[in-house]
Amino acid sequence: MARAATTSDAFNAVAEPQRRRILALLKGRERPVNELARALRITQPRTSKHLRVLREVGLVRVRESGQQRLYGLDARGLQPMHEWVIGFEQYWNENFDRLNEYVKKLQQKEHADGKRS
Amino acid sequence: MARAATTSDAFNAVAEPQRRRILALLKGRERPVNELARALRITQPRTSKHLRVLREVGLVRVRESGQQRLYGLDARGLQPMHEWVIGFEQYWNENFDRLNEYVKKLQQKEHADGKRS
DNA sequence: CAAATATATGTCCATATCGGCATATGTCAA
DNA sequence: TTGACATATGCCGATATGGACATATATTTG
Repeated sequence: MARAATTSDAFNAVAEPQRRRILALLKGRERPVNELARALRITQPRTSKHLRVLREVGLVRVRESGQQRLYGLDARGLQPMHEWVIGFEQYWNENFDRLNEYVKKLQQKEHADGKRS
Repeated sequence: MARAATTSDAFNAVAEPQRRRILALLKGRERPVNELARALRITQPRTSKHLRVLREVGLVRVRESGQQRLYGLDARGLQPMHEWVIGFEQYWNENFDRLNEYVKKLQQKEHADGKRS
């Protein structure tokens, strides 16, 4: 084994800048492959391959429409990432010691009930 | 060019499962390399290399302590990821049309002021 | 059916990993 | 200084990846 397959989870799929750009372009509306390729200024084959990865991890879904295939965003697959990151939120507020104090004060306030400020 | 260097940004650094495990272990307290290696059940060299990547993208910092080096979490580097993901939050609630309606209702409520439930 | 258009795939290349192992470097203790 | 312990690196092998190019597949049109 060399490295986890990129195709295995959202974390890897999204580690690729181009794929992030694709997802961004799909916010709100569906788009055909060529349109994405043009927007990203990369070749169509490359675009198709990135889309394939995104499809395999379930971040996008395809819909046939005549001779084109419309790709749409399926952001549900990003929830795990969201939850994972959220798990670190308290730590990037650098001094969460101060945060704890703040919480304690709030609790005391609730009990004692003081004036406004 | 083959692929973006893993060492370039948090997205890539965090795409590696082992590195995510390391970050999780560093929540709250610092730890020396060997302790991490044991906890993860991977070799010390491997652990050092993952730590190096994490260090290079700024997700951990080191502190010398006698003959050991204590690694600590520096979650600030995860904020960009958090913001990126948040940008998709409205889309994974599948029909955010309904969400919009909900928001509108809340606003109306604020004006009209209704009963509890 | 043939031509045009839209996509998906296969192949080749260069490179970046991940992992293991041996070893260099650095620190502390006797 | 020597030895024990902690950690960082270098090198090798196997593999996955991104990109380019050619081409297969599918759909619409004439």
